[in-house]
Amino acid sequence: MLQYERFETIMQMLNTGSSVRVTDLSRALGVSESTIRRDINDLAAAGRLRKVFGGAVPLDNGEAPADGTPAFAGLPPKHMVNTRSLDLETKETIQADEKQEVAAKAATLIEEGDLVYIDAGTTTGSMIDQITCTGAVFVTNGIRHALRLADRGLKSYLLSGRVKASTEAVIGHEAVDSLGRWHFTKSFIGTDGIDRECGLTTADIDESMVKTEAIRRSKEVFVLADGSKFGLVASVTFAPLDAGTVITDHLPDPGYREQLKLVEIHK
Amino acid sequence: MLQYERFETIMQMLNTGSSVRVTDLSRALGVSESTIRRDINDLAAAGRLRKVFGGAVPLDNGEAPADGTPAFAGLPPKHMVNTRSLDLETKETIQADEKQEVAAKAATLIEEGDLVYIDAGTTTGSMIDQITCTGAVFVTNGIRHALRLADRGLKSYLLSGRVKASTEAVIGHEAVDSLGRWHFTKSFIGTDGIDRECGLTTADIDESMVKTEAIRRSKEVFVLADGSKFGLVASVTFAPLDAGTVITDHLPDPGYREQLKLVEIHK
DNA sequence: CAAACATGGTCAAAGTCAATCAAATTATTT
DNA sequence: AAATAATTTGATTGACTTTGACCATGTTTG
Repeated sequence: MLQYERFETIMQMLNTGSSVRVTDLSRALGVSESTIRRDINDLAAAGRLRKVFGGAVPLDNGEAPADGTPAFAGLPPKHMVNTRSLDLETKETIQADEKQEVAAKAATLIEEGDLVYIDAGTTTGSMIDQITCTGAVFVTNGIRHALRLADRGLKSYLLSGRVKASTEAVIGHEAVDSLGRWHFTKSFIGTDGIDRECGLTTADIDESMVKTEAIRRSKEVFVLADGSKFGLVASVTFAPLDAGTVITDHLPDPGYREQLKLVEIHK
Repeated sequence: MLQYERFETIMQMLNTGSSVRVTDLSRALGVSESTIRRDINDLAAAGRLRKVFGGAVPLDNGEAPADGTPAFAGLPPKHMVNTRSLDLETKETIQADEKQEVAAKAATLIEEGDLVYIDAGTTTGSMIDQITCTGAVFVTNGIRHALRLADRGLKSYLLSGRVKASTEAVIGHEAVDSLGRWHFTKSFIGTDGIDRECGLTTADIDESMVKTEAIRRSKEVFVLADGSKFGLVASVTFAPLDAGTVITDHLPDPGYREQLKLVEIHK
């Protein structure tokens, strides 16, 4: 195992847990305690962690090191993230600004007393931080979404069902069933593609079932789609074009204007 | 457990409660009273808390509101510990090693073909990383648990219901309802307290309902409890002592041996 | 006052540390 | 391709730190 890999692993363990011990690391990485000690010393010298007797702990946030001390080349970058969730993290940066705008607009539509369904997905996820209305109830199939909603002190419910790791969503027929008791006033749905012929499409059949049912059970439906989604078609159609009001930052083809209920954001 | 972690935990407890006792800390952290005394002395020397006879209080601007907090006025059993208010990260560091051992043992009990329920909680959470059996199906009410299970490529299902932010669990009667379809071969339940009189207890009534129902729907039940849980009583009893097999690292009082189905871990 | 409890000091045992050195690995030169 | 240099690693060492048990002393409570 390369030194760099150990550095990565140690930092990752510190990010997720709150401390690491020399003994545990030695066992976990299959190297001697001497080596772990050296690693911890290096990382501490580079200002990436705090050495304590028996192991190491993450830096207190105020303890951030001066950036001008890159004493050790070959350390993983500071903004290193959990590699496991990299897929989703990467996805979140794609068209981030546009998604943000669309999400911000959508968030303003939530009113006191609403029962809101928020679909799993990155665009709908951005909504959560921008919700100001505290008097609504939220239902979602996005696992991260549920955590963030609850964290913000909003009343939130999660659907049951199979967990899909890559999108961190709850999906499948069980999720559809557990939608059965709800009647939403508003639902906010993400989409992988909007196309004149194929309607609203997504990549996963199990996710599409949940979207379709949520739309069916909702009085008002909003589809969140940044401009890049127009003209794209994914494997499964979950609703026709006119199933809801589309919120977008940019309409590449004016021809859609006649077929869509539309909220366009003008900067 | 690292000294540093104890420091953090003690300060955390002081921030959320108004005082801590040497006896309780010793019990909660699983170290001797000598050690706690030393810790308190160190923290006091560092000017981070105020030492008082029997424990410590925060050194906030307004003088500490002495003993006799109303929460403990109503004659709860002597050893009652209030871990409810601790955030999840702190909770995770308490007795971390012991939990790990208990969790490791529990993980070995899962076999091919099992339908396993994993209760939300930190001890049960440690199980997940140690599960080797890939041929089982997992159901949980722990939101992080579900993500980690799925991340590890294990087939996992999440219950529906209200999301409780502080424990990152799905709870309430809806969660109980969504247990309705399942019949588990094995379930792994965490507990806040094990007491001869009060049985298995937990701090939250809505969490207790879920635990009770999961136990009812399970052929085999395993209760995960590190040694520090014995003799503790939390607000709500969710099952009698003999509801399942208790897995523990250490039995402080041999008297329990006659009342429990027991798996004891010997190092 | 007496019983119960809390405290700090001492000690032995266990755990952790940095320094050192030889073996193994990797990089560079010949 | 072989030889050499540089680096990394694991084992060992003695010094140091932390820990839990014990106990004489001090404090609280009824």
